[in-house]
Amino acid sequence: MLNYSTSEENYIKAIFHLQGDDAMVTTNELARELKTKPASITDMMKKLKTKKLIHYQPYQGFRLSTDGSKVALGIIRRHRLWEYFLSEKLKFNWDEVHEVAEHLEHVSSKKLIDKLDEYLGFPRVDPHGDPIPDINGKIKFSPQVSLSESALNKMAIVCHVTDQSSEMLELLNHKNISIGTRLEVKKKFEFDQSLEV
Amino acid sequence: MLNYSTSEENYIKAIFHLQGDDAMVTTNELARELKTKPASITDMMKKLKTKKLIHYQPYQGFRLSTDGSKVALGIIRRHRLWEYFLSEKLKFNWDEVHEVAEHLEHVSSKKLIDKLDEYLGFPRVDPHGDPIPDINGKIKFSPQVSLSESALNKMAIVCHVTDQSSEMLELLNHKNISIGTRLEVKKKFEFDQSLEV
DNA sequence: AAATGGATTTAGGTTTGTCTAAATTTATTT
DNA sequence: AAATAAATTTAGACAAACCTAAATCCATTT
Repeated sequence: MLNYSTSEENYIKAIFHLQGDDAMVTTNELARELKTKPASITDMMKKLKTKKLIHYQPYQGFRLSTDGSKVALGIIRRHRLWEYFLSEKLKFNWDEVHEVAEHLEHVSSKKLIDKLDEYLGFPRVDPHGDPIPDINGKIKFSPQVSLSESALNKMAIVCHVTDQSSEMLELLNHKNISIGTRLEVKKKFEFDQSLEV
Repeated sequence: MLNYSTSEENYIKAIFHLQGDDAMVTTNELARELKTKPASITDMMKKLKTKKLIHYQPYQGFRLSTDGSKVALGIIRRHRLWEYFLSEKLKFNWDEVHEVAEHLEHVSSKKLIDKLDEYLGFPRVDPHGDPIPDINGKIKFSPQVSLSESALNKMAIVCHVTDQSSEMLELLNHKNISIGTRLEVKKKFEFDQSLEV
């Protein structure tokens, strides 16, 4: 497995997160996500194309190739294992792990990550409830229901938090809601989509 | 505390290791150490001088300033804590930790390192027996005698290995010599400086 | 079908960290 | 003290990753 620069890895990861099951990712979308200018995206897309990590036709958008997806899953595996380590072992707050993991994820020693995985006991999900790819890049999904779609007055266990803005994470922290918390949707307010739980 | 690039950090660390208590470090020495060309050294020395991390007069060599030494001790603290972690927790072989730590040391979150330190139980020395600077950058030295200067037939405990080439580390591994091993110098061969222990 | 406007790419510039080759300084040797 | 050799610095180039501003493409709208 070849090594990629921190920059390349950040682009690959961002494409992975933006591309759904079918949609193309556009230059502007990616520029917004990475807080760079569209021209920088085009430069990097040319490079990633020559490395066969993406499919890309000028003006048409892009998607990760099979190779690109493998690389992305490797990065995500590293990121989430470090998040788990920071949270579980170093007792970082739930809402602080992401930023540090952003840096640790680029240390790309396979042996390091596989031994870390073993040390942590092969965790399935990170502190946000996101699944951690295994040593072969396989992800195990478990069925999830979004809280706003959950039936009224039915118990549910929080297993995932989508919005990772520090505002949201702080709010949840304040309300003592974390992965594993049992909740029940009491009331839905249509006018602002807020919920009482 | 400001942040420095990986490159800057590697230069600072190398100067720290090369400068003894009094001697100046020369351009060629540093180039050899970092496997770069002398011209690159001069470029970086100019930059580190404007950042007040080194004392430097063209053609006269350089030394770390007080600020530079603080930065160096911070990097060394990170490096050695990671080495300890890799060896103690992830069960890396003694001779494999250095390379991975070279990368981890550049992740410069103070909170990360201080929490790691706490998690590890505030270790005093890394797997090579080198002292780990504490949270304030202070190093505790313990008195040491080099094996070749040790008296004949006197018991000694290995607490430090100076030569960190992979050849030497593999040799020691093979002979089952590591930090904490009790040794006795049986015989000294003058013709090639080798020892029977 | 032409025109408009937004998205995208191209062209050319900047910074960081490297290099080679040439110039310069310092140290040594006669 | 002059000559030479070695170390060091300067000058100029290059790649990576970014930028701004100017073209270009494409999807509409009229």
